Amino acid sequence: MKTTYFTEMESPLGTITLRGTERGLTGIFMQDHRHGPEECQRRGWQRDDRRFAEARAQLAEYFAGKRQVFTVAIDREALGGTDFQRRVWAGLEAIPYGVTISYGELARRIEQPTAVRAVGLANGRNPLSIIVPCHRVIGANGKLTGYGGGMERKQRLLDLEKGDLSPGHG
Amino acid sequence: MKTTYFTEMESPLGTITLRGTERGLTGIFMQDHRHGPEECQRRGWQRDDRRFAEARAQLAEYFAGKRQVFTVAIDREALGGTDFQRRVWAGLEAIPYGVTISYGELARRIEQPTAVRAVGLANGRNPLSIIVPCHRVIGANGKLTGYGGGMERKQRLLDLEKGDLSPGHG
DNA sequence: ATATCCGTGGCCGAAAACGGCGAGCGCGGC
DNA sequence: GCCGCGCTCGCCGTTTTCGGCCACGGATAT
Repeated sequence: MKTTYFTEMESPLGTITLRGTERGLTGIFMQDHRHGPEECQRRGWQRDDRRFAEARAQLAEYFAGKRQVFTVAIDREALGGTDFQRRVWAGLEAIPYGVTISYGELARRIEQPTAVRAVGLANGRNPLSIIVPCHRVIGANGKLTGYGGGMERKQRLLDLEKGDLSPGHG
Repeated sequence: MKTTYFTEMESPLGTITLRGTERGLTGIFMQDHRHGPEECQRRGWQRDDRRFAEARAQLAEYFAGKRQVFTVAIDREALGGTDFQRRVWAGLEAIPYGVTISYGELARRIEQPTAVRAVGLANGRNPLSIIVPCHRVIGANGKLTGYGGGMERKQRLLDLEKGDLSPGHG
């Protein structure tokens, strides 16, 4: 059985939990993250702050507005997910920094134009918040419509990527 | 993806399909085998008669009444099956040539004495007919009760192992 | 604009169906 | 009495079905 490591870090969005294996990152979860791992599931994980130094640094840069692309190692095998979900997540990674698209557009990009709601679901299962930018997908009408980490956080991330670094949430 | 090979051979029981990988045998199916691979599933398999020379030879000897134990290579990993099923199949391999036991007895041997019907099911999923002798399990009352390849074939196999080589099915 | 209504598609958990059984019982035939 | 037979019922892992859930979007109605 491959060991699962984790650490925690502070951010403008509150405490964030990082999860990974020896091969790389496998999860980024906010406090009260909707589909995040429950406290109880964390049993068996092994705390190891040093292992996440690079990830932590890159996220800090991101929050400071000084990083648009992540290069930290990811253990993609350990990400799991169904075929469909993985295709959706791949679609997410193709959305550039600061850009938003709609759920319908994402559905079209993975060539299942009618699977719009399913795309929404899969989006919510994305384990690698921020790095796999599920926050860049919004409703066709421009509303945010939902986020595993909470809507305010989604708004904050989008503001950040628009160059708005104000710490307030207004 | 590991390649799947197959071939066909004639036998007193009709045409038999052999399936395998580079590591060994993974399936033996009769015509109209109940849980055998459908014709359509066979797509992607690659015909290779030579690869099965040894299996074919040993089966021929068996049908001639001249072989009681098989030594041909088996790719056990590729056999699949749930934990339960694999335990049942392991139980099957422990039944000697020419001997029959009941489903209940088999259930007891794998230490789940009440899982009798489940044992019956698992028995039917055995992919390696003949070599893994699922035909040696019969009802507690002595009736054959069922066989993936058809009851007559089960009877023929049992007759063969009793030393009765008559080709007729009476 | 805003609200309501559906069609949609994948996923997940629950529930039911499904057997390659077997023990227990009642019944009729001898 | 003593079978043998048929029926019922409990058994249990697997498979299938089903219903709900939802981070949508377009159409229609206020």
